[in-house]
Amino acid sequence: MKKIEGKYNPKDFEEKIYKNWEENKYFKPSMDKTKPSFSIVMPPPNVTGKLHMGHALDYTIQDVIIRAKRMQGYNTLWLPGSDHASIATEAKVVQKLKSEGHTKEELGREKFLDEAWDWTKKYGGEIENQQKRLGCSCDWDRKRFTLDDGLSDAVLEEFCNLYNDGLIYRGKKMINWCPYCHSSISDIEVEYSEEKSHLWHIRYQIKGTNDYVEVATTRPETMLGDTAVAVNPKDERYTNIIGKTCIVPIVNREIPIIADEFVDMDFGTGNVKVTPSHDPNDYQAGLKHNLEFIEVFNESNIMNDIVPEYKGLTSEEARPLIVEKLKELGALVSIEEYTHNVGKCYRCHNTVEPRISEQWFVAMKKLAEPAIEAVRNGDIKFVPKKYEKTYFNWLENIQDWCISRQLWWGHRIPAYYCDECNHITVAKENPQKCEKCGSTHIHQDEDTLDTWFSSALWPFSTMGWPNKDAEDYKTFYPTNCLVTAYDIIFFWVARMVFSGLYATGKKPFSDIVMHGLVRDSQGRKMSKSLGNGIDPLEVMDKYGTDSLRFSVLSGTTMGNDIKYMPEKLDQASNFANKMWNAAKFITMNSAEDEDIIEFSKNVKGLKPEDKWIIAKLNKVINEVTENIKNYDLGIALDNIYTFIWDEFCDWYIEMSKTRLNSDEKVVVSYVLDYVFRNSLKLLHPFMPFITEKLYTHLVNYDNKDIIISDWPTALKENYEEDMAYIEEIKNIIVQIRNVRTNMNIHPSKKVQLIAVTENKSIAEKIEQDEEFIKKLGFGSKLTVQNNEDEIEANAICVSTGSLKMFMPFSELVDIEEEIKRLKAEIARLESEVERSNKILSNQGFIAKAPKAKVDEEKAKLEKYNKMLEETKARLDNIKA
RNA sequence: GGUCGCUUAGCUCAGCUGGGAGAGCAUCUGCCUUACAAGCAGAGGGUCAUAGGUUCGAGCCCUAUAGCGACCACCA
Repeated sequence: MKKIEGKYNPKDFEEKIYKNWEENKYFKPSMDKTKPSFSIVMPPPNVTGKLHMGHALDYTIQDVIIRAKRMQGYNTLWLPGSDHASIATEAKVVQKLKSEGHTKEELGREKFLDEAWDWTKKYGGEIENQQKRLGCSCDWDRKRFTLDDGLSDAVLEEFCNLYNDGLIYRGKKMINWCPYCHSSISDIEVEYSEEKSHLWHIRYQIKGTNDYVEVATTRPETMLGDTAVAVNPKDERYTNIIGKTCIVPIVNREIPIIADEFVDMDFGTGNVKVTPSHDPNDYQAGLKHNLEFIEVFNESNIMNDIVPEYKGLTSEEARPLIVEKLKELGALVSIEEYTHNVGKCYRCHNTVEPRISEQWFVAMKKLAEPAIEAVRNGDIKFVPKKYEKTYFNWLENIQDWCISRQLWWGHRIPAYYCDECNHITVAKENPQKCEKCGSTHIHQDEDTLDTWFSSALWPFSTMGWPNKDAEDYKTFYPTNCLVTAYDIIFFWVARMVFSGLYATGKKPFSDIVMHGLVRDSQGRKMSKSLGNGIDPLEVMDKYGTDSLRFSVLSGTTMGNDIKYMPEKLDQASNFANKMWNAAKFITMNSAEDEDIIEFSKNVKGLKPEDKWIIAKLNKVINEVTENIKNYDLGIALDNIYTFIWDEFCDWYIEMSKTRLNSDEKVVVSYVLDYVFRNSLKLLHPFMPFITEKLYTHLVNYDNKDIIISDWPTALKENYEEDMAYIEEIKNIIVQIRNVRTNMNIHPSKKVQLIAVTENKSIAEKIEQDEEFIKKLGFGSKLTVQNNEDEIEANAICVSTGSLKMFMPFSELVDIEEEIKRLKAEIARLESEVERSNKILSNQGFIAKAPKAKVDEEKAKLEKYNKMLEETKARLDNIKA
């Protein structure tokens, strides 16, 4: 073993170790055909993104899974990459141009794209280094970008296939328009937030009468585009006016009063003004009732010339003027305080306008069905299961997906319009002429595709699809699991599922592992505007990567949000420090490697404590393996943490100390190394750096790094008897400590220990374990006997029921204190007896509970009764 | 309006198919016991939101209520 020296300081080795892993190409799949493969595609971050806590959690989970699988012998691939993030990136480039006094239109498409590529190259890729810092064991040689040739090819293929199957169409519809991004966005890209505003009540005169209809609106400026007023046909108040017409003030337009079910009789006045060009409901009504569509403002929210005096104003600017005008005309009835939901663009947070526009859509109904079925029949599994409801709910009510964006940075839509016959030719390769009339006067659609269109193909486009013979595609697709946060189930997860099923005929992944969001210590979402974001890089600088990884997983449940708790970082680095020191102890005190290796070939002479810790190790191996398999990473981490700290360090190492200076040195060294090395392996997926560092200091059996070492397997040996024995000894030792603490006995004060048991096997074991029992039990000497005849009457006694330990303190003891202790003990035992009696006297329990449970309870009753009697006797003795 | 979730120690959270409430931090006490004071040994602290129900037995299953949160839809 190589001695560990100095103090735990992650900076000393984390970076070095990562470099070593990379140089040795450990992250690359073995491509060993005899082994099962296991693959994960990394959710691609924005190419110019920076690592935040959400990433740290997401990548840590994936890395844990992939590292465990790698050690378990799979042909393992974790494929990294990044996303071109069309809206976000384009907005930044536009902003940059603006600061230089230019617009993208001035530059033209080609030069703009050059700028965008420059930008991506300049600011992109930073996140890769940060992912490396986090320890991500991805195959960097396979890194992909959504605008790569290969991926762009996949996008074209998918688009054309969908189009040819009639699942992509171009149509004029009301879509969500972001006036700031100057693009359409899809329904799910709109985020609603409550805003305080007003409800303006306006009256329209019914033509030919002195009556009015009163309507209410949150957007008075849209009245200029009103082409009807609607009432509910069941509303008896208004049946008499249906079919009449009324006059829109200011523009003096005569519009019909129509009847439609969509009107809520109970809201407001029960009359609705209908503006088909600027409201989704009104749009539907407009189509249904064949109304006129009048646009009031353009795609930049600028008023047109319906009323010349408002021309050129933004809708916000025009609003007060229009309200003022209505007041003047006596058409404004009242203004009411009102809070309503306003749609905002999820990228730029500006108010989204509903707008009629010609766009490309994916017809969703047919695609959604198999995607629903794949989850319904268990082919694809959500972890945790609760998220499948969110998924179903969305897909079952899905609307067609608007995929065209009025942006340049992205995949340009492969549709070519014929200038002569207007036919649309959709083709992967640039067509030279219109496929219908043969005209060479064709031009490509100016728009690009929604970023999520390409992301949806990520699990297979990165593997070489549409080339079905690509090695990676054949080997690693479908992937095994997808790890991501629940907030992109709609944006990404669902779309990958239906795109995967459609394009490849296979599910893109089997398990969907959903994690929560990382929140600040007050439970708020981390955000730039709040300034409450925690920079994982700073955390890693201060505590090291392992601690960061530990802190986002320990004590968490998959799918639940995580509050960022800095205290966990202390816990983590304390744990790392603990292991560091354990390794220091082991490497300092162990026998020579050759002797240990020799011994390992024929292991013999293990003592109960050795078997005990090995049995405990076996148990934790099974638990951790199972929990990782089920994605219960928080529990798995807790299993290994507790094992290393509470069982291995606090008990086994302590027990081993006296033996390391005896002729048992080699045996103990072997067990220390064996247990610790396997513990490190179990922990490695979670805390890769310190485990790798310490592993290299242990006995060098095969010169392998831990990252590619074999996952531990539990030994089959049955050590139950020795397990039970050691548990008894631990119990006795804990009681001794308790007694001594209660009596304020200084640790330096040792006392004789007399063990009493009738069990010969236990007696023998105790004799063998004399040294460590003495040490941990503060004994001056230890003897074993089968009766308590010659023990002085007021010796303190602790007992497990079958094993007693006497401590003749004589003058040292505070008799009152001991009487108090015995009384408390009696009370405890009495309540135990009472409890058992109560349970056992319940006929229902005897009749219906499993027999093992009943027997267990009977055994307890017997044991506690016996202990109770003995304790009472001792109390009487002492009093006498 | 609909859906889902949460409510467990002072704080942050675990708690697997129902069978004696756990961790970390914080608090208190005693220890520099030669791996570790970033530590060791102990202690205190919980009608598991409330009310019913199912069961021999409920933190866990069912119903209702309250509080909190998220998501979806959206009425001008």
